[in-house]
Amino acid sequence: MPHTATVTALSDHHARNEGDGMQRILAAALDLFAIHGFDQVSVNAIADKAGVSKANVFHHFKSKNDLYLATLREACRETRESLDVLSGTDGDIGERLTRYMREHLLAMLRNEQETRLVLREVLDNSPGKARALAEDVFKDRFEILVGVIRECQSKGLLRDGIDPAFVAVMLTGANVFYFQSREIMRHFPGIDFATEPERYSEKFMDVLLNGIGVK
Amino acid sequence: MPHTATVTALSDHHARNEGDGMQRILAAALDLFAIHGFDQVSVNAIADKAGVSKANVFHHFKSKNDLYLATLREACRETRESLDVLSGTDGDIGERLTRYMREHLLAMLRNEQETRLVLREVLDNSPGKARALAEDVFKDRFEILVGVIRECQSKGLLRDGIDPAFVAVMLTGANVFYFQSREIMRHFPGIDFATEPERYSEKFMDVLLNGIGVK
DNA sequence: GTCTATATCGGGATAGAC
DNA sequence: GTCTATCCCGATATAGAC
Repeated sequence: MPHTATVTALSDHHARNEGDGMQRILAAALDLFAIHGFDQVSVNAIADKAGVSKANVFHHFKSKNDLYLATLREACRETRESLDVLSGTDGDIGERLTRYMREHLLAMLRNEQETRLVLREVLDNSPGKARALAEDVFKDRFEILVGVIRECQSKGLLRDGIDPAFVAVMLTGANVFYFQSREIMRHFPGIDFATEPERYSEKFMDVLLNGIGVK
Repeated sequence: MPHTATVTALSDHHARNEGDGMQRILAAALDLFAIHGFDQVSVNAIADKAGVSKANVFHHFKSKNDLYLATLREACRETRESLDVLSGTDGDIGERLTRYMREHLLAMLRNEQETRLVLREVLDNSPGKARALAEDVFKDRFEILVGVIRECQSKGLLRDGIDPAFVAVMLTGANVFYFQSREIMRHFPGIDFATEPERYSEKFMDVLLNGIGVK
């Protein structure tokens, strides 16, 4: 629904859809690969969705694998850009951490397909394709996060004996798991945040900062 | 390495490997499906690993999909059994929660293939195969966990305003994420728990109970 | 129950016209 | 750059002997 929806005849020179063929192919491939995974998507399906012939796909990309890599690279680039915004924030207390968590989660949800693609590559332990690419994005985010936490710690905002790397993993995991399981959680009883990421973030930060034990 | 390793000629009647053909096929299918996913595994590969012919596989199971479902059912059954042990525990304080978390994580790691198979089915949002099966296992675990947390709360061990369902999600997510990402984390700097789940559990429970903020 | 063919279909990829 | 037609191969599944 997203990409192909905004066709809107632009009185462009050689007409048809938005962008040239290659762009449309990349967009179609992103959607399909992200949702169904590499080997459940046929080049035929991509060509159909992009509105071109199968042979044309092979004209732009020398193989299906090549197309996949291009798609992944693009997804990584966009994901990285959404990262830059976060490192610039500056505020008091764990408020900075709170904002980081909320924005990270919202960014994942906003770029759903890209996130799905990258996560698939990172978490499926297949040695294949280009884990290295996706892993870099993951690592980048992790290291930024560790930096933020370290800074909070150096300001004396964190309890002694807290391991910044562990907290970073915990935060990343909380958001990744929300992203992966929000659909299932909608079927579960007593959950009021499956469709409201901000509420999830809020509850998480409360527990993270204060713990669940009695004071 | 696990299943087929313990061959050990048992002087059985019609010789060959352990169990009848069907059991061997199921075991082989579990390993392959869990590691590579449904559509990257050919029936040929399963037959080879099980030491039977391809046609024989189709004799026992009417289709590849049927075999997959049988494999999944088996994995769900075993996973559920490892659950029973946990609901019986009884101790003071959040110690029960601590034990639950540690045992749950260790159980996942012990039954790696089964866990991988079930998780794949639950978290890949594909409508396909038999999500319902795997989702049930997930839901069971979730509800037991909520029960444990509620009990802790009723004993006054939890701070007011804590949402048990949220905490249950948080705990589940922490263990699932560890399971998924422990391999990647080994490549990351400053992480000392990637190969030591108990340490992970320990750190997690510390943060969960006490928070990271200064007292 | 187990095997050796074999049928059939869909996938990726190429050739060559326009 | 884009198409139609085709090649080739591996995958699921079946037939029928033992």
